Amino acid sequence: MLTLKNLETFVWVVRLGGFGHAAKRLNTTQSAVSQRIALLESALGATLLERQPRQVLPTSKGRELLPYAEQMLRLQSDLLHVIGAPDAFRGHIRLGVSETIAHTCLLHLVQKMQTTYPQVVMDIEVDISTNLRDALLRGDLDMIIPAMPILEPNVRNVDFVGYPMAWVASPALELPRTGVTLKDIAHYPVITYPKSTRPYQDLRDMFLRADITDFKIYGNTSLSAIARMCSGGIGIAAMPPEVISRELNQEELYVIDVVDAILPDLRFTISYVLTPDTHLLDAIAQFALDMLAEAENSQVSKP
Amino acid sequence: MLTLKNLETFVWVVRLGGFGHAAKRLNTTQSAVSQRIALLESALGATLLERQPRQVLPTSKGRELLPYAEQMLRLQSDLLHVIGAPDAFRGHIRLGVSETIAHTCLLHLVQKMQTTYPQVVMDIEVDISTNLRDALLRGDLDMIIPAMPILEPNVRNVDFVGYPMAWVASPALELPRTGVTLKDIAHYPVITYPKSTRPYQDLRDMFLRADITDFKIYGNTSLSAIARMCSGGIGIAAMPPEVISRELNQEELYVIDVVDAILPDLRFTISYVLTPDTHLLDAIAQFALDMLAEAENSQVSKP
DNA sequence: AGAGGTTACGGGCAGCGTAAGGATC
DNA sequence: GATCCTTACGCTGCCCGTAACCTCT
Repeated sequence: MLTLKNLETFVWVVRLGGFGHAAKRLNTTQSAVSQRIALLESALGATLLERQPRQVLPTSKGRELLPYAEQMLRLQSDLLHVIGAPDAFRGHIRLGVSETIAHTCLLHLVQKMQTTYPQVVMDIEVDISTNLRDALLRGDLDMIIPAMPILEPNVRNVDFVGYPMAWVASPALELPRTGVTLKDIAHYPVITYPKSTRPYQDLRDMFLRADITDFKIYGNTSLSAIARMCSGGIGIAAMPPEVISRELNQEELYVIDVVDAILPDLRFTISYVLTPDTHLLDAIAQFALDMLAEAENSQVSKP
Repeated sequence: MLTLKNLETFVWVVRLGGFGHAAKRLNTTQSAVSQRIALLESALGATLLERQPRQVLPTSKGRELLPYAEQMLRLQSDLLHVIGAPDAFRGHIRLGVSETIAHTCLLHLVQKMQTTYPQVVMDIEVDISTNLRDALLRGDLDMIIPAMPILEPNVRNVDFVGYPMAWVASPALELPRTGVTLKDIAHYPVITYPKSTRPYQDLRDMFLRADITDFKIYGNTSLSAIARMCSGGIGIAAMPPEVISRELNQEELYVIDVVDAILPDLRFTISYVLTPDTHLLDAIAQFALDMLAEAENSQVSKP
C-alpha cells in the first residue's frame, strides 16, 4: 500500500542510510521499517533500496521516488500547520544538551514545554558538544544545544544563550577576590571543560599568549565533578558562575576577578537538521528563545 | 489519522457534494465515507464539511485543506506513473456509452482492454447521450462516449469516431436503391434515434428546409427495435449501416441512396471530467483512439 | 562474533460493512 | 415517507513487536 507512513519511512531510511537508524528516528522497530519498505516496494513494483552490507542506498527508482515523497511529506506538514491541527505539535523530540545547559536552563525549558506543548514527549540526552554533533548528524537526535554552531550544510543554528565564564576558587586557597593575575592563577591547576571543548582551548591559548608555559589544565566532562574538585582545593575552576549558583550562595566557592584574563562567553546554539518538516523544531527553537527573553526580563535564570 | 485515503475521500465528497456520491465513486459504503471524514476531522481538529440537508459544502477550514489534499493526490498519481507502478493502471472505470457504440466497437474495446489492462475492471452502462452526460456530471460515471461533446468546464472531450448515417429500408417496401428523393422518403415514417438526439433534429430540419411538412419521425431508444421495425416494413430507418451489418449482409435490409438528403455523420466523443488524477482515463482514451486507428488499417470495424 | 536486514508468528486494533438511529424536507 | 448522514457492533485483516534466521565482514 502506498501510504504517507510508508513514504515517510522510506525518506528517513534514505536520509539516515539505514533501516535501524530510521527505526530509531521513527520510534519503531527495525522489523517494522523493513516491512514498510517491503510494502512500498511491492506497491510500486520496484526495488527502491540497495541493501549493501554497510550502507543502504536508493536505487534509480528510489531516487526518482524521493522528491515526490519529500514533497508529499512537506505538503502534509504544511497543511497540518495551516489548518492548525492540534496534533501538529505532537511527537517525540530527542534533545541533546551540553551539561552546562542541563545545569542551568534545561529544567525551566522542560517545565514550560510541558505546559505549552503537552503532546510533545522529550527524550533528553546530556553529552559533550562533539558527541551531540555526531548524534545529530547520525540522526540519533533531533535537536541539540551544543556550545558551538554545527557548521554543516542543512543544519540550522540558532544563537541561543551565552554564559560569561569566570574564575572560581575555594575559600581554602585564600586567594584575594580581585587584583589576581593570570600568572597567579597558573600556580594552580585549572579545572575546566574537557580537552575537545572551546573553553579548554581558549584557556590554553590564553596561557600561551601570556608566555606562561608551565600551566596545568584538568579537563573534566562533569561540571559537578569540577565544582567538587574546586571546592576540595584541587585547583581553580574556569566555568560559568550560573552553573554553580548554589555553591556560590553557600560560599563554598567564590568568583575571582582576574584582570588580565577575561574569558570569552560560552555561547550555546540550538541546532537541528533542516528537513522538509521542521515546523515543530522551528517552533521549539523559537519557544526556547522566547522563554529566555522572558526569563531575562523577570530575572529568573540570568542576573 | 491523516492518510491519503482519507484525503481522497474528502476531495471526492467535496467534488460530488455528498457522502453517498463519494461512496459510490470510491466503491465503498456511505458509512465508510462518513467514518473517514470523521477521522480526518478529528486528526485536523476542525470541522471540514458543512452537512446541510440537501448538499454538503466545505467549511472555511475545508476550503483551506482542499488545495493541499488535491496536490498530494496529484503527486501520488504522478509518482505512480513516473515510477511505473504495476497498479497504476488498476481500478474500476464506470464507462457509459451510447447504444450505437455498444453495437459497434464496444466489444472490441473491452476485449482489447482486458488484455492490455487486465487490472482495470469496467462497469458499462448503455444509455442515451443526455443521460450519460448527466451521470458523468453527477459523478456516477467516470467516462462516457456520447454522440455529442459535453460542453462544460473541466470536461475533456476527445473526438473519437464518426459513423456515416444512411437511409435503410426493408426489401418489402420495394423501393429503388438509387435515385430516391427526400420527398419519396417522406411518404413513409422515418425511424431513428429519439427526439432528444442530434440525428432526430437533423432529420426534422432537413424536412423543413425541403419544405416538406407532412413527415413522421418515429424516435426509438433501441437500435435493435429500430432495425426490427424497419425490417417489418413500418418505415425507413435513418441510422449508421455499421450498426446493422448483419441485417445488411443477410439482405433483410438495404441502404438507399437518397440524392438530396445527405445525412451528416454521427460523431462520438470520449468525455471525462478533468480531475487532478486523470492518468488512467487519459490512457484509456488514448488506448481507444489507438485501437480505432489500428482497426481502420486492418479493416476490422470500419470499411 | 557481531552488525544489520529479513522472515515467522501471535496479538491488538483500525477500519469495514450491516443495520439501526436521527434529522430534515 | 424519503433522503442522507451518523452511530453501534461484530468481524476481518493489517500492522506491529518479539524472536529466530540469514548474510556479510
